[in-house]
Amino acid sequence: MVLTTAEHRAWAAFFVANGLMAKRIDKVLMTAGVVSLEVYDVLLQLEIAVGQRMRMCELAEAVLLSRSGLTRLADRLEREGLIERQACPLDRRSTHVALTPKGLAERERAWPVYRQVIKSEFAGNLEQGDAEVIAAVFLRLCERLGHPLPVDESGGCGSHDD
Amino acid sequence: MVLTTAEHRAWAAFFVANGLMAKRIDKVLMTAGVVSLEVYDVLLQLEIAVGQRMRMCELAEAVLLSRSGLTRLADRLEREGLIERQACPLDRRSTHVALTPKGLAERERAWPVYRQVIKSEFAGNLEQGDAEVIAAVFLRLCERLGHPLPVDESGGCGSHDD
DNA sequence: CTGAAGTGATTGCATGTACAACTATTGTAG
DNA sequence: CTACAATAGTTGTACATGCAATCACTTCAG
Repeated sequence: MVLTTAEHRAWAAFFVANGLMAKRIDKVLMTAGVVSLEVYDVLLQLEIAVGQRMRMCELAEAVLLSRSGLTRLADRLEREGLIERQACPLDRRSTHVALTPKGLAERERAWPVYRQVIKSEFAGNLEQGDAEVIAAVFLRLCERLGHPLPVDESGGCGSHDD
Repeated sequence: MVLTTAEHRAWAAFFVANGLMAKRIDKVLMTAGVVSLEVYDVLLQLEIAVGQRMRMCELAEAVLLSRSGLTRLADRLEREGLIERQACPLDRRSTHVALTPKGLAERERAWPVYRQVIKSEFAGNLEQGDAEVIAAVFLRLCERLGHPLPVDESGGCGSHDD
């Protein structure tokens, strides 16, 4: 027996809960007319990046997208004026991506909506003390999976202004 | 302030951890030549269903897919001989889906691989006692989100033979 | 019984994503 | 310096998925 019952249940509930949350969040963001969860993540990563810009491959890894996936997403976002591609002087293979003022504004416009859903669907359904435990466990898990999240300010997927 | 820091971190880490896990599991299952995570879930739901069959709309809800999404997935699985559509005598609008022996065999073939990944990437990175807490919290969360998981035997997404 | 509303499933269309192949550039061994 | 490997990004292609529209059937009001 490789997996205990608790481990198995933990995984199953974890997996389903995330699916439920993601679908609800997407629906609410769409209805509110703000950027999607994936786009939000991209904009936030750029915002908290040193120098407000990242290379394409760094960004792709940060938001868990393939390089080709990010190329297409960046195309859309650039067309909408939310981000900007810039030449990278040190390595001409590389492309820098930077947030535009409009991109920043869109992220800030989306945040109250996003925050409200996290509160009402996720945090509001936790019991006293659960949030601290969940945060500790999953921050550790992310780290051990080779994808550490910044612990100060916002995590990798939220926002820094509460 | 709508969201505490702990709540925000909990959400961010939860979200990223799931993304990391899903990608790794998909990769391993693909490499091992067994069914994908989504297909596994479908086969398992059919296996644990009363009478070994479900209506399309029930199955769609169980595996968090839209009805059209499930129609296409069922097309593929039926073409591969893993499931079987059957007429529903009581309601001729409805279609029953049943697991075939081949479908059952494929699920059983995939389970050791799937189990191994859950153990090594997820459960193996938890500390003593974490699994019980995670299971309790997320089973409760799923329930409050209107998608209760069966607590005896396998959860909604694992398997019942360890 | 009849017509209207509701439900289950499918299909057309649009979108989003990954993999593999490709181009351009950089790094490295000789 | 040259050739070859490695890296960053993009593009062709295939596929999976959701929404809206549609068809078939059921349910319900009258």
